[in-house]
Amino acid sequence: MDVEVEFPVARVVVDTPLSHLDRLFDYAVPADLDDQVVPGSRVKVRFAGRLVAGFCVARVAASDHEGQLAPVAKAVSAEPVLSPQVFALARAVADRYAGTLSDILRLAVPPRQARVESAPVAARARGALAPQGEKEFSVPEVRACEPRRDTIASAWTDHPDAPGFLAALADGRPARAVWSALPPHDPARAVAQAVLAGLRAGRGAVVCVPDVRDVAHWDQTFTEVLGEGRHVTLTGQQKPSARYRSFLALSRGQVQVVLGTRSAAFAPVRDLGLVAIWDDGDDLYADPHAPYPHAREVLLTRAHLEQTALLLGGYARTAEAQALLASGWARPLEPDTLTRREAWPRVAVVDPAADLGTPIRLPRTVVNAIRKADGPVLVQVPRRGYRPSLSCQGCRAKARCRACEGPLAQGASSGPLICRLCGEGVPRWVCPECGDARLRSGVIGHVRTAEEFARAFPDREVITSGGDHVRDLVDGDRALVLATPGGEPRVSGGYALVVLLDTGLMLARDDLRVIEEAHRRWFNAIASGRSVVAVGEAGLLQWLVRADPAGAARTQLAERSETKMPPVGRLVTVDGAPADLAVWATRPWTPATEVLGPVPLDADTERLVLRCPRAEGLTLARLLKVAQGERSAARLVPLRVRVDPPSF
DNA sequence: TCAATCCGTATC
DNA sequence: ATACGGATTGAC
Repeated sequence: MDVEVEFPVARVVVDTPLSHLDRLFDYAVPADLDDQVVPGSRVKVRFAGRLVAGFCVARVAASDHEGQLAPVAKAVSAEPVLSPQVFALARAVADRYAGTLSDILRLAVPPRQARVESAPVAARARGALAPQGEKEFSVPEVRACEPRRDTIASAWTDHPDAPGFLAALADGRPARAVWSALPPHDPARAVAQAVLAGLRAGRGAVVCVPDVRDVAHWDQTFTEVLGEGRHVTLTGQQKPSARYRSFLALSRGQVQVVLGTRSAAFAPVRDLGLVAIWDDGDDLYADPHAPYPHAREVLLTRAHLEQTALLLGGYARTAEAQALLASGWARPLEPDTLTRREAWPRVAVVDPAADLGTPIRLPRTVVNAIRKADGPVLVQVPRRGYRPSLSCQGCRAKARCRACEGPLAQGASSGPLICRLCGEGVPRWVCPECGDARLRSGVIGHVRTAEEFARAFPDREVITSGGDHVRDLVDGDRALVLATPGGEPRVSGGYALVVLLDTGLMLARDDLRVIEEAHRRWFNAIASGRSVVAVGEAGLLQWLVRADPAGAARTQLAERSETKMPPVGRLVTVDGAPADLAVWATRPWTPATEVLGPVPLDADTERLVLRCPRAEGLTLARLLKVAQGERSAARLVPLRVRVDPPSF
């Protein structure tokens, strides 16, 4: 007979992609696995006849299940990798996005590395940097952290409400702020100081930045402000062992601060006191895998569930951030008007039509400004490549690939034509409409622009950064950098001049967020400059000229309010076969849900759009989940559902 | 009347 | 996916 165990039932999340099986299942814990199958541990269970992975989320005395319980087949490890907080967060995020818990847990809990789990404590805390068997590093006691007075609050001097916010963090109060960062202060330092304020009260922090370049830079600043070994980094590009090492250091409470990309939003920080996100408009925050959760939404959910403070900051402001202020859920952390206008560089607007130069894309004002610039110059070019868009010289029809109808582009000077969709090379192009073989450029990319600038400024060192070749850092006063948005290299001391080229082109796409995104790219670029010339229409650049990212966000939110678009309304896109969408188009959703479409996407896919008031968003997500569940139960593939897609 | 097979459904 | 239960079918 079995030895009696106190809580003989394990509640298990089973790793299955099937929507209708997204709930807990009870298993009997055999006596010999009693001390291994702890809440949060990984298990293997027999599920529908096969051995599948799962997490034990609780041990209970009895099960509601009528029938016989199957035993837990295997305890993978006794390491409690799924904390109750992260479990609750994953559940809430899955529910918001009409996705499954399993899909979220794949993001939240990195794959196990048995060797890392059993590694000695000292090596573990220092990460892969510590060579085995060499110098031993001690793990600093976070609670005994000494304040570093030299750095306290210095990065926050421009923000009158910052002392109150930092005081709240030090008291462990859940203050929530939307922060308008000002150049030239390093935002990493400001965030690190906020983290330090909470850390001294024993509270941990999650800090998300858009990409690994940012992580690398912020990492240094965090080490300066917090001290050695007080934080770990977590990114999707780390080796599995490095990632798991950081994860375990947090989960075991050896380190309480994590700095990372979107994958850090779920990190198991102990006694979480602050979640922070920088530049939340960056599309890298949207996870590309179903159910496509956005790191900002994950962190907002987390701040709510765990009652933590929130710091949402950037040079620009998203409509989502503005909505948090409008509802009163968060408070602004903003400089006064005078400070703001003095801190941002002055922006001179050049109308390209009224100020023609040679070549045509180089207005005289820009030429003169670059000649006068005393130091490195950054030129932001909206499109990457050489000639990213081509059309027929004879009839102006867009040049398209013969195989797939994709747009043709030229990758380099006198290089071949390449289809941007299928990558197929086109040796000799002839217009199918009029037979003309001559091509004209619709749009000029950053590489071609660099050629033009190199001719115009022979005394400058012309550097390109963008696409696959992003330069992290440049130096030298003669540097003239042609960069695409987001690919701007850092330069010590900042740029003497920032030129925003073809600003109208940034608004040429047809998308919900074009204006917001354009402002984000512009404000991010000019934040590193001492003076700015923007080529474009004055009316569209007014918020830039006024140095008022908040004003731009208010306008955007007002517009979303009128059109009932996110974040004011909730928008869902459903992609799938026409027959499947026809069924969903007539399903009863929430009372106020509008059904739009379906519209064709490509040969055999259509898109259905559902829109409802924000208040009904969770209910709509639940109904979508039920609909997906019916499909998975009928052994049909799920339809692609995106709740509040970042671009629409 | 009973076993072999089919189909639908739950998966602890 | 697979395993199980209930229904259906076919042979004696």
